[in-house]
Amino acid sequence: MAWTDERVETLKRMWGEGASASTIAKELGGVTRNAVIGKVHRLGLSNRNQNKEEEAPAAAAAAAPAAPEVVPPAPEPAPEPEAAPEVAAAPEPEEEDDDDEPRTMAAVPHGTNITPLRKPLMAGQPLPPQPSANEISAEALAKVNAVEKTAKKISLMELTERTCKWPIGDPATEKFWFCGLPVQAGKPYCEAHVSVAFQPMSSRRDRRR
DNA sequence: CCCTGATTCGC
DNA sequence: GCGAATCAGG
Repeated sequence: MAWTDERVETLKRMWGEGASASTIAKELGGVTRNAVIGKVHRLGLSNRNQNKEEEAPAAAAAAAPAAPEVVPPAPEPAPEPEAAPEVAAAPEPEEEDDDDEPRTMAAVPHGTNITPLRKPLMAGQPLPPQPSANEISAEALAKVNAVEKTAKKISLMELTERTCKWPIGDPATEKFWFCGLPVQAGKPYCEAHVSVAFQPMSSRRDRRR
């Protein structure tokens, strides 16, 4: 398989969207993730963290590089499905998964029936992949609902390092189990639950006080 | 063991 | 330029 213009374009787009090399490789077909990674490097878009130059820290240290953080317009008042916040039974095996990146846990309890968000479905309009919303996407929630139906419903004892540890149901009742689907990377949850459990990046910066 | 990207180096 | 093999990490 050759890197045609079209394929390169797909590669660029997906990589820009944050897709992993293996995912892109599967999408393209005929190439391995190594090929994708190699191409990514050759294209010079390895990571978006390209330090232009190593500057001496002594010079203009005070030159604060104004964060190019484009504040996404968040007109939605964050429909927070409130529910039993007292269940603090965080399933934590003996594994200490220390995350370095500052992520924030979403305030979405498990097992709660998610309030269906408004989904402006426009017929015939394949909404383009627009990564904007910093709140939990309706798709993610819908996915979780679907996942929890098809979850493996494993017990606490059946949890392993690569089973989703997302609790479903009420721990105080018999109707309680864990998702059990295969986890993604080093995360404690499957992909669907990861997308709900973690906020992608900057959520809100209310540091005004 | 599963996955991730990064790098090397023969082709 | 390409990508398998390898490396380094979660």
